[in-house]
Amino acid sequence: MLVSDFVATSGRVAALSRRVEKIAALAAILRRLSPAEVQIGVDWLAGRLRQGRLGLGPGVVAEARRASPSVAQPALTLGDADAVFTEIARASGPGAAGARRAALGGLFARATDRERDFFARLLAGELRQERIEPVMIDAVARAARVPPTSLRRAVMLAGDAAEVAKAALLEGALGLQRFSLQLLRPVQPMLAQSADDVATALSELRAMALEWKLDGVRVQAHKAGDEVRVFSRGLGPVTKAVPEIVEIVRALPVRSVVLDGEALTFRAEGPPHPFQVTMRRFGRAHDAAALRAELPLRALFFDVLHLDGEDLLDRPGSERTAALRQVLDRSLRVPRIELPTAAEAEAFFADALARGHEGVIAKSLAAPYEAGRRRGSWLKVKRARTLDLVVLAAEWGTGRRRGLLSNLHLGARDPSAGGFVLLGKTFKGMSDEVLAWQTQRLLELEIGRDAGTVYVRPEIVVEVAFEDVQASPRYPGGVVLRSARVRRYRPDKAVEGVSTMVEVRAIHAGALAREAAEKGQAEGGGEELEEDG
DNA sequence: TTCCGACAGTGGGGTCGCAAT
DNA sequence: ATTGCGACCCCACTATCGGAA
Repeated sequence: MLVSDFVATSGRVAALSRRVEKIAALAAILRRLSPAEVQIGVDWLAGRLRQGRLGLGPGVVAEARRASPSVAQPALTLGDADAVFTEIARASGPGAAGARRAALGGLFARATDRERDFFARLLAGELRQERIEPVMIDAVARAARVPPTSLRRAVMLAGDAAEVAKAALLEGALGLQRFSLQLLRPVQPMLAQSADDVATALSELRAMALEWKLDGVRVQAHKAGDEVRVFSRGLGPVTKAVPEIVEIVRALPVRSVVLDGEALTFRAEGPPHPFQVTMRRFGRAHDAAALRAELPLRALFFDVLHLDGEDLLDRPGSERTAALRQVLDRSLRVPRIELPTAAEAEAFFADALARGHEGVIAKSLAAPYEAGRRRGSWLKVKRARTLDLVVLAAEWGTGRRRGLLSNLHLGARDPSAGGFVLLGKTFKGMSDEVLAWQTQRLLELEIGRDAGTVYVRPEIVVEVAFEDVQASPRYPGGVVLRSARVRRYRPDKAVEGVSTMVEVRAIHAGALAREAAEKGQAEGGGEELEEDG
């Protein structure tokens, strides 16, 4: 198939708004692909390249556009372009950037304008915007004449829609049977929705358990015989970065197992390191041995998806936990209580925070492992802190926020210096209405601007929610807010009432956490609330 | 007809590795 | 050596649309 035909048809699909029409149109394209083109086409339709990310940013693409004129007569096939992408993906070492530029330039020299636009968006990942994946699944099911439900399940287990689509299109329903959970191949992890507080979580789930929410990196560990592989939340391979986890899982007295958990590092005194410290262990190819001694990584697991030949995905949460207890020692499991009373739940939450963790996750005892979905059967509850901060500047938004001042620069008062200290930025929490209002209001207060940023007189106060204060090498005060978002504007509040750096540093020092711990100690006499109901 | 779940869009913070400077 | 960029980790919130109720 010619790229130009493909682009034209997929463009028509994107323009359709009705789901059923999209499905029919996509199915029509899929039927026209030759067996060799199926995987290429399915990936492109989903906005991906089967070669993965190519490391070509918008600058390189723009350069390729300028380097040569486009052609008028389309001649490129899917296979031609795919071969170039493979060549680009293979380039490495010194001079690789030049080779990639040359290869892309060669491709663009043979492409029409529309094809260039398509490639540019494909390389930038922009084609993913079209919410194509769920539609694609239905389209593939239709083109391959297999039931959509069995296709959806296969995609969930394979974690790779293109491969499943290829199997369905070329082999039909029989091809789909391969995609039961496969050892050493990652499954989309189950995700949690947010809940405001523990009481809400309790009322939304009937029979439930609570677990600590740890601030680390999600890991899915597979063991098949002596072979162990570990994957991240995005299904990336992280086996090399986590040797101590590999050793522990390999030594488990089971033939095969798939575990879901969180990996993090701890300080000598007990509490966990901040997330950014744990992240040092997750460089892609670095030598973990050197870091291992000074920054040992621990995994705490909370779920088991497969055990000795049996898939447990569809079993209720309580059964999976029972299986987990069979396999893992307590020190390898995330602390958990089942069927807590309201008071027990609150105490468990407070204890988790006092120990330096993010909060808790409430889990239905009945729910299966819903891979890849963010559903109500897992609810995370975290502590939200707030400060009143002043707006120092704002950046122009992009996309649907073009023409609006979107990203706010937030400052705290610094009484000692007599000014304001930049504490972070946020674009979260504003409705379209607020966005329009703040654009107008901030422009009234403008005192200068540079590329993309409008600086304003520090007069507007905004209540900001955030997760924590973390150390920052970049920010002037040495600290930055993590996950800041606007709660509401405070027109009633004058700048003199803005939170001070003294408060901010107190939070950063963990003073509040220590207070809470001491309080908890005094009230509950709480020793080792380590788990098990 | 209204309600609700899923998801895209909009970027925030960080770390590493790699290539260019 | 330093700098800049891209790939990935973590993150929250709003708007919107199709399907469920």
